[in-house]
Amino acid sequence: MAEVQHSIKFAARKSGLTPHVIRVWEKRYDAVSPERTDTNRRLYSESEIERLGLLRDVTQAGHSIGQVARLPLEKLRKLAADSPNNVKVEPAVRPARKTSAAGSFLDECIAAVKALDARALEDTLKRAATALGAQGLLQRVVAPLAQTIGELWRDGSITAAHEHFASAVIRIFLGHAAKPFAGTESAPVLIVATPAGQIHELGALLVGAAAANLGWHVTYLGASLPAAEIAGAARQNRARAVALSVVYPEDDPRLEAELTRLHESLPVETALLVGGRAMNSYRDALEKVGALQIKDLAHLCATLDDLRKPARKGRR
Amino acid sequence: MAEVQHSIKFAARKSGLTPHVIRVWEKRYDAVSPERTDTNRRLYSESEIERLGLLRDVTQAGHSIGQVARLPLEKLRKLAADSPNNVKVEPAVRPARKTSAAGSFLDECIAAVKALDARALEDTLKRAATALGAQGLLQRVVAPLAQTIGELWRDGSITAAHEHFASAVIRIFLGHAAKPFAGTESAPVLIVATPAGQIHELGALLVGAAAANLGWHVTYLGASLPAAEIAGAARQNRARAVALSVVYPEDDPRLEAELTRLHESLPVETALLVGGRAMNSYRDALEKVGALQIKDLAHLCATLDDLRKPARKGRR
DNA sequence: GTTTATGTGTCAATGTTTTGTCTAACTTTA
DNA sequence: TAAAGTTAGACAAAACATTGACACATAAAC
Repeated sequence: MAEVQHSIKFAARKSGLTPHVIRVWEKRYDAVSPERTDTNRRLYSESEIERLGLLRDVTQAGHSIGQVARLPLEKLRKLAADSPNNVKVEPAVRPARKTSAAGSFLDECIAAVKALDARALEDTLKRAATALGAQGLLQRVVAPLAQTIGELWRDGSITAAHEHFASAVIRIFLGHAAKPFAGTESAPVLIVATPAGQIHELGALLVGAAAANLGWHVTYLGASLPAAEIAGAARQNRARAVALSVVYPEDDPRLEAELTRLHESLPVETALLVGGRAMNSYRDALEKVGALQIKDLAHLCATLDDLRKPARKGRR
Repeated sequence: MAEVQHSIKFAARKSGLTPHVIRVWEKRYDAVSPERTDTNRRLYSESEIERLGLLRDVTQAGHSIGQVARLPLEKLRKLAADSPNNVKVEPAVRPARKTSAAGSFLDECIAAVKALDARALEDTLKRAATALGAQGLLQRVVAPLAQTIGELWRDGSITAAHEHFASAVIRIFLGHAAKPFAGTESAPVLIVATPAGQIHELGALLVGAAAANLGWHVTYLGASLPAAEIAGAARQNRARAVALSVVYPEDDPRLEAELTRLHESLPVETALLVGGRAMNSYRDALEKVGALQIKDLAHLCATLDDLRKPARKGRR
């Protein structure tokens, strides 16, 4: 019955312990007694590896290794089953994005998107950036472009591939362009995200880039995050404000609950900004939680400037 | 049974090993016993190549080659089936990647992710890039980082917010880092995406960056795209290859259909590369559509180099 | 309330084994 | 002739083992 035996390295991976700890447990507590090769390497059987994993579980659950190390496998299993150690997995995250717009560089951008030509698109964006400045780029090219792409996609003129492609390029471009401004250490922190269920992140990206331009320290969390996560990040970073983009879907009943939960778990001194195409559909909920409703990019800039100076307290 | 026999080079490509290692495993451990030509060249059968691939998998999973080299094919399959999902409930403490500089970069990155500190994360990545080079950065920092984040997240050590945050920062960084290389107009085109239902795009980003480094013209389409869209983009750009990353979920029944559809609508001269953590779960489907199964970044680089030169040459 | 003891994980130093890679010289293939 | 394959030997980086020590808790004793 020459079963396969395993190295200490493998035993460590499988059990979740370090080789170090496995040796020490063997030496001090006789937790396991692996065979040895001719050259003195340890060889672990399947059951010994299971044993090590169980030992890890029960110690993690609070038992001291010295007390449990010599228990038979059976009792260990029972102990481990007792200690609630279940992991939950599985969030439903969906990627996808779109938006749209129109302009002069706009046409070039749209042509580049249709041709799936990353270089041309980036090149145009870059030229637009130098011609219009960072702020103008966002307001007059990127925002309209995002909107146009969304429209073209909805009416079938372009495919999802084009839309994804454009998102990817714009995403990188904005991240790149906004970086130089992410300078000062003392800058107020803005958390940018999209609430759970909201799958379009281009708007959030725009907000992030605009805020970075204005000297904010932006922590960008991406799309479809539960309220608890957003609040946790805000607290961890002592954020002065949280900005959410709400674009699609327009009629998600869970969103109201999410907003309420977010409002409750957010520190009072943290402002909540919400904007995006679907904002109006949720107006009641937004009113209720005292969110600042952002109509467009210019409005966003004004609001951010307003929040920036006074370390003022919750103006809810 | 005059089976077709293959050169060591082919065996190496298919198994993901180097010819060097294959010879040394034969010499030291009798891992395989290929036939020889009259002129002493090695000739490998399909089953020997499968064996080599399995040996690679299980050693990667932590087994020492000396212990497993002589196991029969059957046991190897079992071991390999065991290992991909080897970690059951996992470690707040990783098996301490030792003193290497890459390891410390990794630790810094992980710390930055936990702190939601975008600047620190970017800064560390930047330093790693100059210290290790583009290739080293990808292989020794970004790839392990992506994997570690996945584990920590599954494990509950970090929240979805951290995971999203890290994705956003890495995404931008890679897009930024890979850009300078996207130079030549005549470069072969690689389409990078994630098939419909696959929501993790970090792997795809890695592939894109690595390919751009190797001089490919990368068109990045992002996550969760239907087969028809991918094929359309490939045709529109006359892509030489399409690369897909498959990470999660591991048991999507629709994926097989998607792959088949993609295979059918893709031009014959366009190669299909598939890699990622969940690849093994879909092995049968991948075999059926003749996809090149990419085991890791190094294997990817070798395969891309291989595809780069011969403009025609159907594989297999 | 200190001090002491005990339990536990980690680290350093040193030596051995394992294993991937490299060099050199020669042969075959294209 | 250049590229790739072969053998054999050498090398260096990991991985492993052992011992002894250290850091840091918590609990017990003073």
